[in-house]
Amino acid sequence: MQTHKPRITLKDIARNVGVHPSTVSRVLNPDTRKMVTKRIADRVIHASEQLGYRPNTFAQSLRTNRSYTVGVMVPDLTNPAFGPIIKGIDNVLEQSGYSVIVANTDNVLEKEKRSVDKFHERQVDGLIIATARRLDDVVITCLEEGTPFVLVVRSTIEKGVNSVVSDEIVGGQMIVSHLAQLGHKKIAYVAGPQFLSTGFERYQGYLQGLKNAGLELDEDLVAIGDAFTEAEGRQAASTINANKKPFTAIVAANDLMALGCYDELITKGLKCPDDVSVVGYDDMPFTRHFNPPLTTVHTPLLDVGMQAARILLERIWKPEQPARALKLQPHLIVRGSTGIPSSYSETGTKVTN
Amino acid sequence: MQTHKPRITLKDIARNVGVHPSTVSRVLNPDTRKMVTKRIADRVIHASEQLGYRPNTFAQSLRTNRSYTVGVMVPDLTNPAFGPIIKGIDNVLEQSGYSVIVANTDNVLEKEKRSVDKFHERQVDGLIIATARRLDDVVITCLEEGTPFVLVVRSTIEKGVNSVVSDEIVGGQMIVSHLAQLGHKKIAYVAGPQFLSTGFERYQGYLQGLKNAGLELDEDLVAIGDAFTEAEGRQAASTINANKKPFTAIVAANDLMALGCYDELITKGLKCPDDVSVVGYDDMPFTRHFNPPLTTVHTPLLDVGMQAARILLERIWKPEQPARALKLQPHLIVRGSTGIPSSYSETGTKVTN
DNA sequence: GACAGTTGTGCAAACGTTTGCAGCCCCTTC
DNA sequence: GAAGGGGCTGCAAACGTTTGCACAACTGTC
Repeated sequence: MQTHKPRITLKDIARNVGVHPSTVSRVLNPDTRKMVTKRIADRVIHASEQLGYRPNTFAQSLRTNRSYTVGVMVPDLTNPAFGPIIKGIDNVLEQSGYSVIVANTDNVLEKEKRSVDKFHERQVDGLIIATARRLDDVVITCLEEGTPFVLVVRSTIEKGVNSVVSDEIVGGQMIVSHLAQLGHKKIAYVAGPQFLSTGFERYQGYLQGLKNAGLELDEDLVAIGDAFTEAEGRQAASTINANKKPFTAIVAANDLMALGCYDELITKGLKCPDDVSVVGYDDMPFTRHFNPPLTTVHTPLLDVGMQAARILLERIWKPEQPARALKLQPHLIVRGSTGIPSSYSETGTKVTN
Repeated sequence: MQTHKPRITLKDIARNVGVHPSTVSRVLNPDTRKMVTKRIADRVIHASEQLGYRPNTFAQSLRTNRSYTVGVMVPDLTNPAFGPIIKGIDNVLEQSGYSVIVANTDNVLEKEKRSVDKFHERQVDGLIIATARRLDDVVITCLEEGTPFVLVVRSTIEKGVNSVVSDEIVGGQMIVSHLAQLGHKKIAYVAGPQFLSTGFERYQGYLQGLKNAGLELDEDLVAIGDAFTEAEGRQAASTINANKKPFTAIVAANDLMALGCYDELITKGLKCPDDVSVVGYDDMPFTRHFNPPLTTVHTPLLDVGMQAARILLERIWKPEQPARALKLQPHLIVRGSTGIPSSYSETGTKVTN
């Protein structure tokens, strides 16, 4: 910020009060304030307020090697799931005097590396990463460098990294269990990218859920999307449809993909949930307003952000602590997109009643 | 970022190559590279890559008074409208080597001031502000300080400030015109906070639109919400309902408030658009998936962010340029929430057909 | 071959803090 | 009253850059 008025420095205050700059520094730093006489301290404080002193963070950081900033990497700010997460992060960090620098990586590796480089350059005190792949170079380098960091929403196969995620496997199981209870037997799955823990684990949850319910997997009812997007969801649903196997429900790997399924169903003239039930994952904002309101697994996104920030602060303050992998319990939110199975014939054509 | 390996400095490179640190500095800075012999420059570059040199941004900023960061203030990260904006900002700024620091202010004045203080302290090179009130202390102080900044999405009564907004008045008119064309005569308005330019101008657009269509204002059909939220939208709609005046359409000041209207209609047993049409504003992500799909005015949010960032860069580079107030043209997106008016009787009770 | 001009490099100060160390003063204690 | 100790404050170096200035070494010109 280009100050037109000349910047006030410690030296100015010192001159004003008639002490040495270092004394002023000690007063203004809470940790060292007790070193100086109350009488002088008061005068310093008064003068500093009077003059409108603002510490020069560069000089501070240069000297102390701490920037009081943390970097946050997200894959796509357009995805409404990340707003709450960042908000949660910002909330707790700003209370401790940290600022958050965000970087949007568009899911492209190149950008991720560039961003983490940039962060490194800016000497952020820590990182919160929402872009991790199941095996991820960025994570590995951070581990090697000894940078404090915590993964959110996604985890890696590496052990000993801090993370806060929801229990995706349990979530996946809950969904299938819900559908099975309604009477569904042919449950399709629109999977997310398997190189992401969310994609992978939710799918594992689905598989486990089938097993629990005594249903068996039909691979023709599974399609894998390349990204957690509407378009990919739609594409995957279309692929499944093309297999001409009957099904009465689709579970999608996240809410966005579920929306893609909605679209696909509409173009095929199928109604949800009358003809086929759909369920999503994440419970991003406004899912209850969708048509129909989406049954989904709720992930407490704001919480994820806040917890991640707290863990990060712990690690910044005492780096030697063992890593914490926090798993938040998801819970199913049943809304209008799931119902009892349709009277779908074995041939895949709708039975008119 | 806590580097375990000792940090490489200019001095290290200099020693390695056998030149003076200042020479290294000149080589590594594009603006001064031409000052040094190609032969030496090459060796320096090679060594710097070899050693994995990273400039210390604090030292740089301390010396040059430029931080290559900009601050972005948003009222609520949970609102999906801001994701695209920030993404747009980040996209263009990171290409010029700038990092963005975000702050979420929850619409509370106290936090806004704290944030801008923080930004000032961190000496951001510029500010992008999405929290401005129509008359706004923060904006005024920024003007006084000479901080380059640009307003997005909201403007103030001050002249001579950079801003990029959509033409709210035109947008408001477009909505009313659309409804009037469908045959609506009793058009209610759920207004946003009037201390925000968006709230105010959209309402002005509505008024103008009525005039254009030869309709007259019925104040019982207008209610003002205290915030751009679902809850406030619902509350306002309920207030209007309580006035027992017939109406066949509600225009809401933004999409969130429109969703609140949806809720209110449902609890009153009214169907949209059969009984009453609803229109929003912003076209935030996924509005087309709402039930019914929301007719709304599209604001090119990503563009807003990108343009704002560009203007900010211009101002940072040449601060003396006159301010630019960019108005993007909105356009109406007609979806399922508007239709021909219902056969609402004059008494406000529905006529059965 | 001397001179002016140009080009390339080194020198050192400065940016604003923080912090180990030294020293002063005053107080206690014997 | 002298020795010792503790509490405050000043001093100066250091963090890693950038940059105006000085100066050395060339280049070209007459």
